[in-house]
Amino acid sequence: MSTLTSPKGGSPAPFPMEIQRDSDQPVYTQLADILRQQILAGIFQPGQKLPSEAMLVDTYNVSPMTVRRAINLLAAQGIISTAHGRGTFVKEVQLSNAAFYLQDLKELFNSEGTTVVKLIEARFLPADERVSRKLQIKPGVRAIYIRRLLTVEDQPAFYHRGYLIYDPTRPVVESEFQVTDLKGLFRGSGNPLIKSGELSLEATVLNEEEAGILQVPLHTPGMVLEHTFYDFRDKPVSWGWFVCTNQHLRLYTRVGFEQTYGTRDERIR
Amino acid sequence: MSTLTSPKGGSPAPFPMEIQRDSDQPVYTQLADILRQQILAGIFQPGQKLPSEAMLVDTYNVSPMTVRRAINLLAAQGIISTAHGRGTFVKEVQLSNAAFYLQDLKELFNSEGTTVVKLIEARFLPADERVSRKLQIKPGVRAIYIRRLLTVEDQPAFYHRGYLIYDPTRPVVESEFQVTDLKGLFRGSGNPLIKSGELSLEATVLNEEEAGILQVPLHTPGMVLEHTFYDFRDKPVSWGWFVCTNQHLRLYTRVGFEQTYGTRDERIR
DNA sequence: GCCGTATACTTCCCTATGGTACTTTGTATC
DNA sequence: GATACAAAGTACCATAGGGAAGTATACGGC
Repeated sequence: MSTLTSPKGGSPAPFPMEIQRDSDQPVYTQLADILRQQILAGIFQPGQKLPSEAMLVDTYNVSPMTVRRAINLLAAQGIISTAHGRGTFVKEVQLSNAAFYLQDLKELFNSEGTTVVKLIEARFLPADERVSRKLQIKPGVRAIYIRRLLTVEDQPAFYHRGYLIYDPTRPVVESEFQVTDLKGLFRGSGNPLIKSGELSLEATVLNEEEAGILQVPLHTPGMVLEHTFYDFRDKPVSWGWFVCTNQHLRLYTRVGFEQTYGTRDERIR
Repeated sequence: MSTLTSPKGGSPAPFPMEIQRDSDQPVYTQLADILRQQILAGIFQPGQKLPSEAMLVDTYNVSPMTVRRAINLLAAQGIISTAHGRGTFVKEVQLSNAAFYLQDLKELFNSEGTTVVKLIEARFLPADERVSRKLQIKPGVRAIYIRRLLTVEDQPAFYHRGYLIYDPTRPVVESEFQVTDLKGLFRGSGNPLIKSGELSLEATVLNEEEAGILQVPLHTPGMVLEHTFYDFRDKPVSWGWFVCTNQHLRLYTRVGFEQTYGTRDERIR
């Protein structure tokens, strides 16, 4: 019956405030959009209670299940929170639930052609105490030590060093070192499937070697991204770290209520 | 009928492989757990196709809607992906969908007593070019400049500098500077509700002032967390940045298939 | 005035069913 | 042999309804 936009049509972003049954967008996302929009507009403010599900069922003439899906979607997006038996409430913005995504790296590797992985060095190396601990192999057992330089448009961007598990029962294929995709970077010999991985990110100052390879001044501030990957038997397959300057890795994110979300459930974040 | 664990009961973590109707855990999370467990065990490997939804309905004797919820849950967790008309598939581990959470900061602020916010300085300051741009006010307009030190167990941890919008129509209350909680940190005078914020994180090297306040050597590597917050009219209310050493801020995360997840939908991550 | 109980309201779960739209595959036609 | 069409299989959507369990509120008895 009513929309937020003026009937004259002078508004820049017309937003329907009722369910459109002939739309190709699902009803539950439409409802979620409507509620989000109302929160955005300040109609429902943080801490306040939203209409009950039964109420929403009545006002929008949809089934309870559809309302639930919309509520769940918004809850998963961190916009609202539900309390069993009490009601649904608008969440307050919290700095702590901010998250930084490594999407930059993905874009880096997806841009075909511009990003090149150059192999600097690859050789067998008996595991010292540190490597044996990280890769869970006995000290002295041979591992593959590998150094790579990732360049973006011929500019050095990431310096990667790592140790890969060497499987003596399988021959090391030349192509294993010539990987240009992300997933291949972390597999040892035998190319096991990776089940999980641990990552940590901390600040650093580039030492002489790193600064030389990345062609930046000594003591340039940078980040170290350390990684350990495990196969499906939970055995480590690789351990290593990327070094880069913040010219190529600056993490960026947003918190709070966003305007644009995907229509699909998975599009959380 | 059958479980993954041996009937003798020697397994350390018995995991039921069928739906238990008398359990307090919802059916759809049980089903999701079962499927995740099978993926974890390598029964369904990355790239492979999962049984169709109709098939799961038959084998587990649950309704299609319940299967859908389980599938959606796993998809939201990034474990599987669905393709309309083709099927659902186990996803490969991708480094790019790793996310670093600022949970550390949250725990920092939740630990009452141990974390103290000390006010170093607070005064009015006419906006220069940079501040006027960030806060979207005219140059020369007075803003509140504020410097704070966050200590953890009497040790300096975070050095915060920022500019807050000053609302001349409202008096500045003394208590606004004495805030010790996170949300209060970023509000200007008039305490508007915050709708959204932008954050960025990059590496730095501590300068003389920062190193002195945080009591670390000069040129210590550190992180800068810059933030801008907006109110419900999308006007900036604050802009500032935290500086800290990686002793207090080391981001850590995991990628891939995890064992433990919360039972609730919201527990994505 | 205080405590236990009943009641209403709330979120949350699951079922059963029907339908839509996309994708692959098999089949008949040309 | 290639193309058009039909059919099967698939993920998705929405409905209507019944029920369980938590929470606040009103009411009675003491």
